[in-house]
Amino acid sequence: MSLKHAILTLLETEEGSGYDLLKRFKQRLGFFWNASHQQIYLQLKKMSEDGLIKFDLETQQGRPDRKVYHVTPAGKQVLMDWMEGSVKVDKVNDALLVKLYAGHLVDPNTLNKEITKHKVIHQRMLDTFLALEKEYLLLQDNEKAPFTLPYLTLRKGILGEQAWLTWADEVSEYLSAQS
Amino acid sequence: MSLKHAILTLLETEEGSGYDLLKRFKQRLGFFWNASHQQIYLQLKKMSEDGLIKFDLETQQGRPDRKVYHVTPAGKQVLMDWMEGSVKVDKVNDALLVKLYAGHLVDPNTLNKEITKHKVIHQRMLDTFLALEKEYLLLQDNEKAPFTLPYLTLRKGILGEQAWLTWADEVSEYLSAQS
DNA sequence: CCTTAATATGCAACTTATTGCATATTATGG
DNA sequence: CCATAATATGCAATAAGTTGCATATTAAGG
Repeated sequence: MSLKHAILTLLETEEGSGYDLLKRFKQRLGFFWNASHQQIYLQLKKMSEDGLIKFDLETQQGRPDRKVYHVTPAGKQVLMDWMEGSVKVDKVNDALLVKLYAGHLVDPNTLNKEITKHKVIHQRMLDTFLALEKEYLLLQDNEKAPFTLPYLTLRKGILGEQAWLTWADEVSEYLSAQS
Repeated sequence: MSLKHAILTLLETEEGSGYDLLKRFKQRLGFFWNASHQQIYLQLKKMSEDGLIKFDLETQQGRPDRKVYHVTPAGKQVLMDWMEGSVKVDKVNDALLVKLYAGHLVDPNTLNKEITKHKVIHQRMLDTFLALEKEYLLLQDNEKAPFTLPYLTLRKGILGEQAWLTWADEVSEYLSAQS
């Protein structure tokens, strides 16, 4: 289970509320770790009960109070143990490939439309990643250092999406020839 | 949920027992859809209760009886509906990237060892895929047709793993320069 | 003026997946 | 002779993720 660890890495860098984390997931980690707000709030509650994190209440008028969480020494230890250990290779479950595998059941056009729909989404993600890469590359060399590791995760996104799109073109080409 | 649909595609092509399916998942679909035997047996039970599949008992001596499942018309309909509809883009949850993102917490060597461990596994998968591709490419053109769709799923594996390994080399290069 | 998005947190029900246990035989390798 | 893998199925407990609902205010856009 790594949602716990993803949250710990985010809070270790900077304390924050559930809502803050949700935004950070969307803007940053979201490229390689996704979590809904329900998941995040529940996880924060559990981790708080387990003593991995603590919160201070920030009262606000007109809006719900913010619970600002920070990592406890016990939490830091859990994070470090995880960092020093090794994670499993993620198991692959790709519904689109199951569909393609069974593609003989429908006409090539139906399949091609589905692939095209996914292509649009992957292309959009690639564009986002490339824009972020551009920002990073424009930095002065001495400014780059703190962002290198996030940049390397971005590279994963870029290379992964490019490979995806290359593959999808192969598939589309085949399917177009069929119909 | 697509375990259901993965099972339907497998049974639609050829009837079989839970154990047969387990093997087919390992040998074929396993490259893009993974399921444990517990998951499979439970799912078969549910689908059977829902009338999507039916089984005939094959009694055997010395070994447990085999329940040989086949798809019912209702099951075929569910499969077809799924084929005609569209699946969501799979959400990404990559623990290794979370770790890399938080890599500043440990020394580059620790990180590099972890990456190397994963590299070995991905290289092995790529080798498997390339061997299978070779088999396909050696077929006569007129023999290829029935295997084209599975071949395209294989291509996904190949392009994906190659991109993964290219990325990992970038990461290793950076980490080596650090230590 | 009205709708939508953003802010901020949470519970409950349900579905899915994981881990551990349980059983029983045959074939193969060391 | 002994351990391991393969054959064949399953339950129970726990963990994790999804979907739907609920509340309450402010700011911005049309």
